[in-house]
Amino acid sequence: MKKYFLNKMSTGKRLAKRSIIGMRVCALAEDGFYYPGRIHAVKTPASPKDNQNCINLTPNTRYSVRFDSNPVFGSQRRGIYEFSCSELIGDGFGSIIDVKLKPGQKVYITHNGREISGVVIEHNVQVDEVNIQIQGAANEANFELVKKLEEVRLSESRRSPRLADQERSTDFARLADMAGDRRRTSSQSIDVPIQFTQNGSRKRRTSFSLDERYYMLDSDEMDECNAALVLMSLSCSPNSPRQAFEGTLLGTSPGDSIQSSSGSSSPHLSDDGNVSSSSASSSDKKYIIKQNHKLQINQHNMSVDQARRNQRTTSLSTSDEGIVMDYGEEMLRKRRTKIYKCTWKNCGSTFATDEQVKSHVRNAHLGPKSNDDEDFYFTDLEDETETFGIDTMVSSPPLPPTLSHSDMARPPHEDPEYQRQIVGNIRQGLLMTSGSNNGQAYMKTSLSFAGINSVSNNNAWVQNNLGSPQKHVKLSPRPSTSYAPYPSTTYSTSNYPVLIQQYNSMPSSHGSISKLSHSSPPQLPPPPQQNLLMHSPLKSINQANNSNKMRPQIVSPGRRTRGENKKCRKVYGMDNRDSWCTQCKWKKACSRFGD
DNA sequence: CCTGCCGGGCG
DNA sequence: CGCCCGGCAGG
Repeated sequence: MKKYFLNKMSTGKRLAKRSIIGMRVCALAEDGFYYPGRIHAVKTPASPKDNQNCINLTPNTRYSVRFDSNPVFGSQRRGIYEFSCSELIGDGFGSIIDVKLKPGQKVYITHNGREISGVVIEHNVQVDEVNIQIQGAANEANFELVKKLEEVRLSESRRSPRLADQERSTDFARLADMAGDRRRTSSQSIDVPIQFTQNGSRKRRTSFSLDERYYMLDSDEMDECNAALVLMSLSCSPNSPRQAFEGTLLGTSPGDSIQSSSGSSSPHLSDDGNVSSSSASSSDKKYIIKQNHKLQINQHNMSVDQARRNQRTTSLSTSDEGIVMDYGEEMLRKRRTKIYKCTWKNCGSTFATDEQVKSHVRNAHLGPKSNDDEDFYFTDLEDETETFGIDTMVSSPPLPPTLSHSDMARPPHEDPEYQRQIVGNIRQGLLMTSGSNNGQAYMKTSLSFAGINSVSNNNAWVQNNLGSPQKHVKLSPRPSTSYAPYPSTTYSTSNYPVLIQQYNSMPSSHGSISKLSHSSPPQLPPPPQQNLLMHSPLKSINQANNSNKMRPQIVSPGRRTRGENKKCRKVYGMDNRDSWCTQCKWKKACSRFGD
């Protein structure tokens, strides 16, 4: 259940209806305290006129909640109780911000990086601060903390607070970094970017609310339900009862912008191509969510891939890198089988392929005349491999054992095989898309081909501006992936230079990627600029090849920002060139008045 | 335009 | 290496 379908997002079409069953929420018991539990069932009175949204949720919808504990709820059935959405606190429902906590309410907060529970002593509504009594450790006294209401949780975060904290200080960019790092342990990877992992300032700043969402998405509580809810909240009609949630979910606060700080601060690589440097429209947000999800998938793929090959001595270090990896591990245990389940009300038929389910939806529910997209009426259970980039990675046959040694023999940038691999991936991308456009193939590329991908499977659309698709279709039919025997063949194929150039013009120069993306297919948010290969050994090739048109447009981290200080030239003037620092004399970056 | 400086060439 | 310079990019 991992497909939070956003594929229609950009079209503005409505979303798939998705179950919210299983969501964690808190509900007010009759004793006046909130108790955590999960949504166990949803009951919506069948009154079509109320059903103005796609998700079959109306103001009258009742949510059965199964509580973790067994609070006293009057005469109702033990353990499961019904609430309306307004009575629930949780993602997509009410926010804790809206509630007044009674003294005695059990709450959870993060204190010194750990999650601790406490009991509300007083909730000062004026300043929205909560005095919380904390039970001291064994030999310590109890103490009291004052927390802002928004820092208070009504249920345990099921993750280690350390991770929670990490993630809160994280952003997608960083996530990409992490992924990138791991990616490097892959046998398909390149030693890319020192930069990739350095320089915090380069990270895209995320706002609080973005983090919130991110947190939510990454949480191991995140399931399809939550995701769906988020998504629904992002796109449901204004008439939807959900609109009440939009404030919390969409984060209408001014700080909500997802937009990257773009430009000077080097919007981040996030090699997955998902950082938009433009303003954050809601579609950007959706997109980011999607990317985030995909990141997870990709992590998963990495893990699977690696596990399958089981060839690297390099540790995957998946165990302690946060939710993403948790997810990956979890997924590792699963095998990838997909079942397509019809989500039409009261249907629930399952199918082995999406064609089947689509056909079922169309025939059994929608009818041939309907304009509705079948996509909205089914979900796939278990993992799903998306289409492009990931698949190409994961579905590659296992590497022969030799490669694992051989590709360690040289750094990837020196490794012709690696280069070829890139070529292959590019070619693959081209082959898959070529002919779809007039003379200009758009390549939806998983940046995995650069080994930098990590988050890969980004939906970065990279325009291949090197000519007609046919040109690429003609490429050698050689297997494109990395399992070609190592000492690689020669590069006598005439395509090679072309492709390399192409590659070089792509992800490595974020400038070009962004430039190109302006003319890329409209539905996708522009991919982020990528700082990826700035320190990569490929840089020189890159720049050599790109020295003219392909020059990055954004200040590359590899290139200093223009110094604002006085330089020798200014200070001493042309006449006293002798006094200049050598660097200045050489037209290099001034060493004397360096910035 | 001017200026900083990167990449690269030459010895 | 030291040195020089073409040329890009940003102002």
